[in-house]
Amino acid sequence: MFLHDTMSREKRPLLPKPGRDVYGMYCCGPTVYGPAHIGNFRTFTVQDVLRRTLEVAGLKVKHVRNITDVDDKTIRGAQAAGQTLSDFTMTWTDKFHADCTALGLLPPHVEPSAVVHIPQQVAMIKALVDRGHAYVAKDGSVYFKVCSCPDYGKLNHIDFSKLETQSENSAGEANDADEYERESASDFALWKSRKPEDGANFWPSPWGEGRPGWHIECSAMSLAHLGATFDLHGGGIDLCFPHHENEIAQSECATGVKGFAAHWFHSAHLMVEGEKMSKSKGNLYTLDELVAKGFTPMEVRATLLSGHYRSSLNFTMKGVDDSRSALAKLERGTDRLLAAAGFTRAEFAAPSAQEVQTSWGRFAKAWEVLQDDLNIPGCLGQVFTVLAEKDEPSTEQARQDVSGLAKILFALGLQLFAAKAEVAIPADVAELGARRWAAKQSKDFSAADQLRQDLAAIGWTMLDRKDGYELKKA
RNA sequence: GGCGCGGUAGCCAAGUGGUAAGGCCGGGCUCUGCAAAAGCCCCAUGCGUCGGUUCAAUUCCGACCCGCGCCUCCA
Repeated sequence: MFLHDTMSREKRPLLPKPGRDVYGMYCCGPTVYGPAHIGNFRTFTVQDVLRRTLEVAGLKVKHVRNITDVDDKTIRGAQAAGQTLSDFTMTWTDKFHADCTALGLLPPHVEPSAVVHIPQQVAMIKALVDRGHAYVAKDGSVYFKVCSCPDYGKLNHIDFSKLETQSENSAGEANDADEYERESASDFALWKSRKPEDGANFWPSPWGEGRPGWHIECSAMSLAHLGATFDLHGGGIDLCFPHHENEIAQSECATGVKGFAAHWFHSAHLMVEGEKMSKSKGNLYTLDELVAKGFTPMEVRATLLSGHYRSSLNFTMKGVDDSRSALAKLERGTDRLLAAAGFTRAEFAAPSAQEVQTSWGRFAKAWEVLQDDLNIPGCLGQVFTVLAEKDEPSTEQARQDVSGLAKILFALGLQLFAAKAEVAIPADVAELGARRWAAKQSKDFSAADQLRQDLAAIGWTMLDRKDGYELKKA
């Protein structure tokens, strides 16, 4: 498996660190102050495919994705809802998990909570202060001293030694009033001293009561669960700076060990109907909103995977429609292949089949493409190409193909043949359908046509089969 | 200003120094009382523009035009 690495800007192989048999990946998780939107889920879905692909490739993976449950937004949200911070974040954590399940995301092996890891964060900040990489401001806040870290900026290829202050950039008017005690504009908060507006949300520390800064949370949790160095760190591209840059600086300076994450994996953002997602535009779709529009979570997943992870993806309702059609085609092609192999859908879905079978059949190319920088669109193109091949495969060939296809669909997390929600058929519709079928059987076609029109008038269509019919909502 | 990404058919989207995967839509055919469904076939002499390198460029190099992202605790 090869994957583009943000720091080296090269495609590099993914292998566990020498001497280890587990591939450790840390992904920045959600801030649980409301429902996650599809942009968040693009990132998590792409990470899920990476993890699945590595597992199908035979690697043992340890996937860590945190829950950010203490920061400005969660505290404000809890206060607005009149709830304790933990009750509030629990509600949204549960909702996040429900959405993840619906989208077919495998649960991470470890899902650490930032609040639970505050002692580890305090310990890390203390190490930074002791080593001269951080300083305590008058109010008890602690800041990371960027100039003490000579290679700060290496992830983003920015040379900070030449910059006088960060605030000289065009966006640099963001000097928060509560950060005026920083020695340099580039320095960032590790510990924020207790403020009245924090309410009951403060913790003890050697510098007084307060709460951790956002960046230190991920450094402490990755250290706790993956060690001072690990294999891969992922997140949305917006986190590349400053969040990930800060994580590197904090972790490497606190532990004294260079090489925090061996590989950096960033996914591009989502646009919605051609526009950047934003609250003011009202296009921050949640999964629930898309389901309410009649789309299934699997259709949403397929849409989120319809572009390469390093390109921004324009999410449109037409796109989800297209994905629905494509998934249906994928199901039909899979059905044909199963028939050629003499398998049932149930056998295809069984996980044991994936473990036992090792062949890729005609899908070897699709698998190869997927392993080249997680090229999901290219992989799916290959899958469709094979499914469209004209020559009927032999039973043996088809069985090998099924094995390969099952593994690829598992890697992509595309679950086919999900039970369709049964649409209740109203009694009057059922009666019209029965009458039309009877009329057709007795070859009274004019009556049958009239009844078809009657059904259409109330929003239903009737699909004739050989031995019966099907009523569908238009 | 700094760092970075991208412009491929009506829409979406892979890809390659040797002549353009795939999906959607559309058109045709088969099947069909009708209508669908399904299957098959067709659908970019062309890959933002202009130069350059090359036997050969959409693919490499340069310039330009256009769109986008980060530089603000946004995945």
